[in-house]
Amino acid sequence: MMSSFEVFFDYMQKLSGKTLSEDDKQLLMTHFKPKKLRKRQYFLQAGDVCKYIEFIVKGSARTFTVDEKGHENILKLSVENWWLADFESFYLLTPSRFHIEALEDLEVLQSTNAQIEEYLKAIPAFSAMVNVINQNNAIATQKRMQAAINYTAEERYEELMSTYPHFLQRFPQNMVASYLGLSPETLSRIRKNALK
Amino acid sequence: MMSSFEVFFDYMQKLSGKTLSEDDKQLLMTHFKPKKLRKRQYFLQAGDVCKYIEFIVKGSARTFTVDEKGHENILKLSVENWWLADFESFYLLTPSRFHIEALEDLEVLQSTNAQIEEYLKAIPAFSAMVNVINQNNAIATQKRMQAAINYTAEERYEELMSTYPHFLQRFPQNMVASYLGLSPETLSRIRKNALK
DNA sequence: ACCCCAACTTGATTTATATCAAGCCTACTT
DNA sequence: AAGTAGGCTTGATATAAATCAAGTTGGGGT
Repeated sequence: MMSSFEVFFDYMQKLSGKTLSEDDKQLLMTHFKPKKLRKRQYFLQAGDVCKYIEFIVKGSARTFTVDEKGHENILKLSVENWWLADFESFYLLTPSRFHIEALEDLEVLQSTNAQIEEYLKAIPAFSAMVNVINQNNAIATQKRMQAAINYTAEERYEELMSTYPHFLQRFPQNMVASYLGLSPETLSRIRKNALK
Repeated sequence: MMSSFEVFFDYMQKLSGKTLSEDDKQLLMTHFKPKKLRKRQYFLQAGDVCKYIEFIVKGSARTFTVDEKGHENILKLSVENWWLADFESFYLLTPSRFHIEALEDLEVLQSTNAQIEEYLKAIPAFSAMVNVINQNNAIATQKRMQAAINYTAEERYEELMSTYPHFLQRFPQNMVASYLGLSPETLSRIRKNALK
């Protein structure tokens, strides 16, 4: 069984293609705080400033809004080896419009913006990792953006099935529907049709 | 009248909060190539690999796909001080699914991925600039993503009016409609209603 | 073991938006 | 100056997806 930090170091070295020295690791361990959350616990409430960013070691979470009608809209579903934050609030220190909630028991490593800045300067593997993440992000959001604007419900579903097939096993169908911007009924019908 | 490079240096220093040395400037000028394109000219054709990234000094462009029915879907409208590329193709060197076309006469500074990597290492202001861009990007795409999934046509229009009000003066209405993921007729009707 | 709630399905109806179609205006082209 | 094409509007109709409304199922808590 790997510790949270072992998982994190492993991830960082693989993604960045660089090695972490013992000093690097010590530095990371002094400021990244391991946290555990139970299913249903909230990381962030709408209205609060998102002061922390978390690396997910184990478990999953959702980022969502609640509109005037009490409708929940899921913007993001996050799993292992992803980063968790409302970036708008995190970078600008404005009150968040989002809630972030654990969907499964969650183990994370938590840091602050100021500490991230320090790591960027001090640890080459860290800043290389961030560059790769930003690249991946640019690619992924460009794709999802196009899907959201131009694709039909069915095409968005197919796209999700090919990109993150495990999402549908792992999360309740109504949450996946919300993530796709669909009503639960519509997703149910699409899946029924897709069985052929 | 500022030269392309003056505009670029100015932008980079403002955004990064750092100063460019004369050496930095020389280095940037040796590898960023000034290019001019006339209205309607293509930067990138779907099927080609996007080998270059461009900083827009003057003018505008659109990034779009053409679907089976010959329908054009605009993913991005880009103006001065923005960067232009299909990032998926640019980073992964895969054939692009997009066309990129000048909407107005265009002046850009062009570079390659390999040179960008060099600049990131060699020029502190450059890498600080990229960090700020990535932050802004994360914020903007998070917003636009939520709008695309959760908002009605009218709300998306209002959002655009408050974020980029000049888009509607600058671009033909049918292109703005496509950018919003709407038919030209729907946008026309929304605007009519919004006049009250 | 039972109950109960939450998740999912299925059908009927409504609503938002696309599509089809026609006409109008304005700016180029010749 | 007339002709024409592209962009915009407006109206009628079609369609995708939401909403409303039951009914079914399955798993967790007591």
